[in-house]
Amino acid sequence: MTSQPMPRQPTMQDVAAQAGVALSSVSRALSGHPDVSPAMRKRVEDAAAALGYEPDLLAQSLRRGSTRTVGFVVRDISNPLFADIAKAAEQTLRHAGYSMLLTNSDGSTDIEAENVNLLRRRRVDGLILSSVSETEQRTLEVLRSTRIPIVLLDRETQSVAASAVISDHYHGIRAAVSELLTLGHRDIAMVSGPREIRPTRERLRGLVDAHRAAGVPLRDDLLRLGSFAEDFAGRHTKDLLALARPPTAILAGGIQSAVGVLTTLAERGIRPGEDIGFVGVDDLPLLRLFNPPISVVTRDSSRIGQFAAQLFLDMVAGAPPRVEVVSTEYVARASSGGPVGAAAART
DNA sequence: CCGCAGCGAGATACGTGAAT
DNA sequence: ATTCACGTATCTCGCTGCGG
Repeated sequence: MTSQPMPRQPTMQDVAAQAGVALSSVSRALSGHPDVSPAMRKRVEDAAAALGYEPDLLAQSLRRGSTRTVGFVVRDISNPLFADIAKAAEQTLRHAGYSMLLTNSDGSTDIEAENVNLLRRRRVDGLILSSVSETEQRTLEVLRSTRIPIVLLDRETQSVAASAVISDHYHGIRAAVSELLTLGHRDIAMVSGPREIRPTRERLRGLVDAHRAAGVPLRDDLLRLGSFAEDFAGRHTKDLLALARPPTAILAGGIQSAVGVLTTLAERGIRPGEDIGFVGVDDLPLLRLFNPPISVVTRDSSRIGQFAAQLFLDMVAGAPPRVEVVSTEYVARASSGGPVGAAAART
């Protein structure tokens, strides 16, 4: 049996030999350099086509010192919001000639620090980061040690020179809570992520200010801030419902939080909008199946992804870091009501 | 243990011959 | 004399593997 040698991928050298021209001419002809005659360009292109030549991206990266790759570090890949953001960012980056590498931190600062470092070592040209924490030193150290453009999603850190896409959580939540208060709710719970990150701080600020503006005292024991995880939300919803004076409305600050709260309510046969007021943060297609329909504080996730990619591209082009703000909108539906609302409406 | 060649693409300095 | 379109030679990147 005669073993055929593995056919090697054609290189620039092969194209040059095939076309009978110099290596540098192949390089110029294929990379759009102006000093190339139409005849030479055609000759090189024909040779490349005949050989099925494709540039070696690894070698290109080696030579250019750039991989045309952007790392996207996601806190939780199972969150549909991030799917939308990543999709939009990838589209924008792809049009600009970049590929995106996606990693999932699973809510762990350890994994996140590892992922960020791995992407750095892979020589990505930039990082888009939805960080687990704003204070995790190991991640911050890696970010500080790299010179590539960094775009943070909904995070603020003075210690890192980065661009950021932030969402105006404050106004959306404030509008939602104001309406709950107007409907007669006095015991409003909020289940959301840890206070160490900006979205939670802003949501809390909106909640506090809405209470202050309405002259209604805020019940601290109804604030359940610690994790965006579904089981955290579920556990605390059970706990809230068991209180001597349970909440009349629950605000779920995050998609997974909403799933956790709604699942627990469903298990107890408690209907949002009829037995208890409910507002979700960030929309989820399945929420539309609820009856009465679920109120939400929404934001344009595609815009967030586009902004993130654009901020990276601008920094690559030499622009200084800057911040883009995406607005949130309270979409009032029937689930904001509940028994308190009905009672208040009757008086 | 150290130095060095080699991998592939591409940038660049510099040379050449022809056209303008 | 200058410009164009090409060629040659050399260097670079980060890392591996070899020989001394």
